[in-house]
Amino acid sequence: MTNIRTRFAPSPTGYIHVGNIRSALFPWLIARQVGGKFVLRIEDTDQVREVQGATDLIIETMKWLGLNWDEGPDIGGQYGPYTQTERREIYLKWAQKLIDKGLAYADPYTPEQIDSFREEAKAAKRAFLYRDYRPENPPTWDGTQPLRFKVTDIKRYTWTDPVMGELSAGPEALDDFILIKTDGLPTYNFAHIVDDAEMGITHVIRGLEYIPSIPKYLSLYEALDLAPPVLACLPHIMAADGRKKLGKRDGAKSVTEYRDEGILPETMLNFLASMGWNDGTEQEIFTAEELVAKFSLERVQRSGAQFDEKRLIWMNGQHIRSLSIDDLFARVTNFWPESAASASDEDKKRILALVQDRLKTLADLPTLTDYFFAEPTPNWSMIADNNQLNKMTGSEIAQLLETAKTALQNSQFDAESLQNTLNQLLETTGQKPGILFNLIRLSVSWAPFTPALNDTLATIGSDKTVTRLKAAIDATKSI
RNA sequence: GGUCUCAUCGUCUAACGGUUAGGACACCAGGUUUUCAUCCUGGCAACCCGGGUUCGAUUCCCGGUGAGAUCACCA
Repeated sequence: MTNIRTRFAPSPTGYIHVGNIRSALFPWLIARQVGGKFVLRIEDTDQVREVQGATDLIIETMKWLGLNWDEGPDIGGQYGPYTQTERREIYLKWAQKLIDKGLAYADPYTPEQIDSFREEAKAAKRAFLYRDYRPENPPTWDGTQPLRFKVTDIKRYTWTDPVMGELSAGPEALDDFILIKTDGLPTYNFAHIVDDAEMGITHVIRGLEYIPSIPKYLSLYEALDLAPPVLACLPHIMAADGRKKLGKRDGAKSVTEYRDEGILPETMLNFLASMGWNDGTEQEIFTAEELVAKFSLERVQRSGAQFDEKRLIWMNGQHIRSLSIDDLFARVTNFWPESAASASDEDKKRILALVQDRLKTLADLPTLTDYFFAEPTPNWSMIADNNQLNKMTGSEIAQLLETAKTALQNSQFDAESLQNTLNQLLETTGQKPGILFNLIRLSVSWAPFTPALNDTLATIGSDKTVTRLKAAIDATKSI
C-alpha cells in the first residue's frame, strides 16, 4: 500500500479524443503500478462551454478502455464531491485564506478597461501583465468583481519535471490571475490547486501546454503554504501532417469512434503508450498488465509524436490474433453482418476461428464472413483487376469453372477430402493455383480475401458451393 | 512580439562519447500458406546547420535554423 494518488480531471466540453486521453492513461498506469489510487474529477467550472452528456461520455470512454478509478463523481470517495461545481464553498474557504493574508483582492476594472491595457501592451510589443496595473486601493470583494491573486514574490522558478527534466520560467510568467470569476466559480488555475491539495493528489500529469502556467501555480502553492505535487508534462500528440497539436479541429477522432471502427481497447492503450514511451527493449506489443508493470514517466519522450493510423491498424491485428476464440467472440457481438443474425453461436464461432488471422479491425468482420451466411453479390471488377485472371476469356473461365464444379459435385465435403479434390483438379486442368483457386474462391465468396479454400468450401457446404459455381459459369458465358 | 519547450529513416522509436546508428509501421522484392490475408527472409530509408569541449561527438556546451506551446472571468 502506498499513498500515491493520481487523477484525470477532464472538462465536460465534449468527447475525449485520442490527443488527450494519454493524460488519463499515464496517471492510471502510475497508480496501478504501485497500488495507489486513481481519481476521476470533473472540472466543470466553465458553465458556458459545458456540453450536456459529456460527463457520461467521458465515463463510458474510460470504462471501455479499462481505465478504472477508485474515486469519482459516480462512485464517490472520501474526498468528494468530485465535480467542481459542487465544491463552491471549498474554493471560497481557500480564497478567504488568501484575502485574510492580503494575497487576494477585488479587480475594480471593467472588461473594457482590461482590454485597453492589453492593447497597450500589444502596441508596445510586450506581454500583458495585469500586475503592472494593479490597483492601489482595491474595493472590498463582494463577489460582483473577479477576485485576483496578488503575486508578491516575483522571481524565476525552477522545478523538476519527471518527463521534461529541469524546467524554469522567469517573472514574465507570473501575474495576478483570476481566482474566482464573477459567476462565483473558480478558474481552473485556482480550482485544480485547491482540489489536488484537498484530494491528496501526489502526481499531476497533463499536456505541455501547461508548462508556461506552472510558475503561476508554484507561486500560488507558496502563498497557500502548500507543498506542490510532482508536476509532469506530456508532449503533444500531433495531427497527421505533423504541423500542430492534435485537436478536435484537426479531425482528432474520439476514442469511442475508434471503438466503433473495431479497434480493441488494449490496442488503444498499447498504441497511445507507445507514442512517446517504450521500455528500452525492442518489444512493440504490450498487454495492459505489461504496461502497468513497465511504465515509467522518466522514459517518456520529450518531443511530440504524429498519430499514425496505419501503425494503429497493424497493432490491432496483432492484438486480435493474441485473443482466444471465446474472448474474440465476445468482442465481436456488434460487428457481425446482418446476414449472421439467425446463425447459431456455434457456427459463428467456427467461422470466426477461420477468419481470426485475417482481421485487422473488428469492423472487417462483415466483408470477411458475409458470404458464409448469405448469397454474395458478384463483383466482376475483382476478376478484371486481377493480373492473371484478366488475361483469360470468358469462355476459358467458364470452362475451368465447369470442370471444377463437376469435380466438387462428386467430392466429399469435409476439409480433408476437399483438399484432395482440389489438388487433383490442379493436375487435371494443368492450371496454376493462382488462377484456378482464385477463380473458385471468387465465385463462391466475391470477397477480397478468405480463409484457406478447402476450409471455406467446407463451411459453405456442397449445395451452395455448386449453386454459386453454376451462377458464376452462367454469368461468365454471357460476357 | 515576450516567455517556454522540442529536434535520429516518410512515421513511431533505440542509443545515454567510440556501433557497419538498432527495432517497428508503411513501401518494394522473394519465400511459406498450392489463392488472398497472416507469417518468414531480404531491400529501401535518418543523426537540422554552424561553432566549440574532447584523442574521438548523433550523444556534452553555445549560437543559428526549424517546429510546437503559451501569453482569457478556457481548461
